[in-house]
Amino acid sequence: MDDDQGHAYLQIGEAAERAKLTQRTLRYYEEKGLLSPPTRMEGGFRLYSAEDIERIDRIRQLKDLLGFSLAEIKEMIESEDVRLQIKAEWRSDADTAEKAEKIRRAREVTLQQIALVDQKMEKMAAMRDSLAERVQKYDAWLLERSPESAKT
Amino acid sequence: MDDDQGHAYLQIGEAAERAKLTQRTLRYYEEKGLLSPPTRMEGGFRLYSAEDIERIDRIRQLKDLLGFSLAEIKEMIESEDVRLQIKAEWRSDADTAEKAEKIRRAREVTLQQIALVDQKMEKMAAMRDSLAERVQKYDAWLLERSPESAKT
DNA sequence: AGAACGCTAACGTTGCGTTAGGGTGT
DNA sequence: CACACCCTAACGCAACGTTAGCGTTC
Repeated sequence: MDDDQGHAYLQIGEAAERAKLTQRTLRYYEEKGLLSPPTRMEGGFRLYSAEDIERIDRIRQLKDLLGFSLAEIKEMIESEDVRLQIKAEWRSDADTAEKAEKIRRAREVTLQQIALVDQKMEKMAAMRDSLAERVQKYDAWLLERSPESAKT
Repeated sequence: MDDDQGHAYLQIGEAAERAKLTQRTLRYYEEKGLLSPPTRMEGGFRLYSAEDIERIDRIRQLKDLLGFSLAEIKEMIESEDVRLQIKAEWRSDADTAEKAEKIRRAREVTLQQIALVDQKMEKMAAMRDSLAERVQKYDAWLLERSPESAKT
């Protein structure tokens, strides 16, 4: 029991496994500027923080579920980063107006993402229905022409 | 009023427009064997039938909504084609058992697609929720620190 | 010290986008 | 014959997959 329990940083292997992506993909995202260069060990091994993992997961969601390109995702994540910037950057409350404007833009982006999610879900529901219909037709065929239907 | 009303065949331009794909994509799918070579005019122009259009649309659904690769889609469509083959091919009812087996496989494939649709919809619902939460946070920030919130 | 893991090129693949150069339809 | 539409290469690009050759961690 002499190990740092719950090691807060992950090497690329575990990080990739958790995010269901490959190591290559993580390095590629870093190369393209979607991921800020993670901290490294002395030997050069990448170490991903919990925030990094979250960010990676959001990227995957935007890509897999909504189908955005990496370029689009990069823009979205940048406007999203405003929150983090503001949290970190208490450098006086001087330009509150600017910050508010950025927040409003981030809000807009998020609302559009919600709208897209809704559209996609409608399409998927429709697809589900037609697939279910298709199964009905198969079942009908099997019942009508083949009496060994005690399967699956 | 001397034109063949409701021209049953579409040239590639209209076909692409209806399917929300490009002409290049349709030719590519044909090249990759996802679409059987459509009939042509004397000059070589492709003519797509209503069935072709349906098939194209199914390919797009499987790709855009479920994220399958073209290779996977090709397999699925092939097992799906059994229905059409059987409809066309009344060449005696000899091998009903074989046909039944193929139908059962097509049924299985369809059931798995339904399962995938359900999984994806769950994930999208979860994403929708977290996006909505995010909007709440933006709103809270704006209300607290900036009183010009009579927007959008 | 060796198995497991990571690193950087660098080339290969998928799924199209985009001209280029020329034929077809009305 | 003009104009929109189609054809086939052929090259380009995004988003990774896949070795290859070599260092790091435990």
